[in-house]
Amino acid sequence: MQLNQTTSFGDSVIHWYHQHGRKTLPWQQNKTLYTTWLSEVMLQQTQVTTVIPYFNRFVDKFPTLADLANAQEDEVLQLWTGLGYYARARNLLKAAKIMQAEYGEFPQDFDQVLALPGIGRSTAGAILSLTLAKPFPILDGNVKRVLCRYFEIQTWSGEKKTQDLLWQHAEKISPAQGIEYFNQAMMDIGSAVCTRGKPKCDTCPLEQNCQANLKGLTSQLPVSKPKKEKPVKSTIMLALKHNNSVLLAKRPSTGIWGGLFTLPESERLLTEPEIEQLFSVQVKTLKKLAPFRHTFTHYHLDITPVVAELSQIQSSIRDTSERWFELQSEAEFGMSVPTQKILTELTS
DNA sequence: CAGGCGTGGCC
DNA sequence: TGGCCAAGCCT
Repeated sequence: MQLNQTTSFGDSVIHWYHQHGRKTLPWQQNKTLYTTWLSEVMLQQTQVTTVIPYFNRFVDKFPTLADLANAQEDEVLQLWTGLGYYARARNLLKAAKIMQAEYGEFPQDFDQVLALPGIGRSTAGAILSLTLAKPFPILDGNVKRVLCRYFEIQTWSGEKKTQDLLWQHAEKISPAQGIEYFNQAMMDIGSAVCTRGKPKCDTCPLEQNCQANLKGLTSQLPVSKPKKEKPVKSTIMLALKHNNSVLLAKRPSTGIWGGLFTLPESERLLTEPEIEQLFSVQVKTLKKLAPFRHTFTHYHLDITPVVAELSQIQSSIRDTSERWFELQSEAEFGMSVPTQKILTELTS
């Protein structure tokens, strides 16, 4: 696309948006502050195609802020199961309750939005700019990639000084008019044109003045994150099975899988007597299933599932965090993906 | 403030 | 196919 040199950054980008930008995503229909907020939180570190079904199910169950504010945490985590970064779901509910109690509606003031749990500067800017056309910049992964190339930024965007520099650029390029198109366009360009590998510079509205493009540096920018060795951890996941039910326990709200239900874990294989004593049960059979690896952002977890068929259970549960879950029934709470995977294996 | 926090798509 | 990384935020 050829644009003459005098066309401003903002005008080029907004013009591109009207020709090529995304306009039919689920959260772009009947926009409210609530639905934009929900989509923005779901989209944090998560791809659009992954989010779409989760967003639709969520809005279906909780159509308004008031509906969400009155929900139970387990209901919210159920709808979040598989999406990851579960603090987002817990914060979403927290924020909804705060908004209902403090404001009675979704606030429109930037600092009030920013103060809500789970909403940082970029998400606050996205909510208010995309929904109400308020002139706040955004800085998500797509915009960062575009800016790092356009301004030839040679340092990793995870460093604070680089982050600060990127925000300065984001503020500077923000147009006075049409911010709602501009911000959406910057994300669309980052996602569809200024891609990580093989960017389509010949169709980019910023081609003429992009430093990386002019200098042939697109393959080297943005500077990639310094790689670190992922440690390998291992765990045993124990499926105590009795009458087609398994024992699950709700995890504390801090740490991995916070607030989700998972199978009990142990560091090493337990013997039958150990299991019987620990859980006040009688073990009929003990069987090890095929181990598998679950990989997180920051480590690998090698999981060995062990199934203990029980003939008897003395006390049903040890504390309020535990519950028996009937296989093949629909959970009304959140569950970790490895737990789901093992339960599926028990069923088949 | 660098590291913790999930999962699946992509090549 | 294993590593990279995605519409970041919190502590």
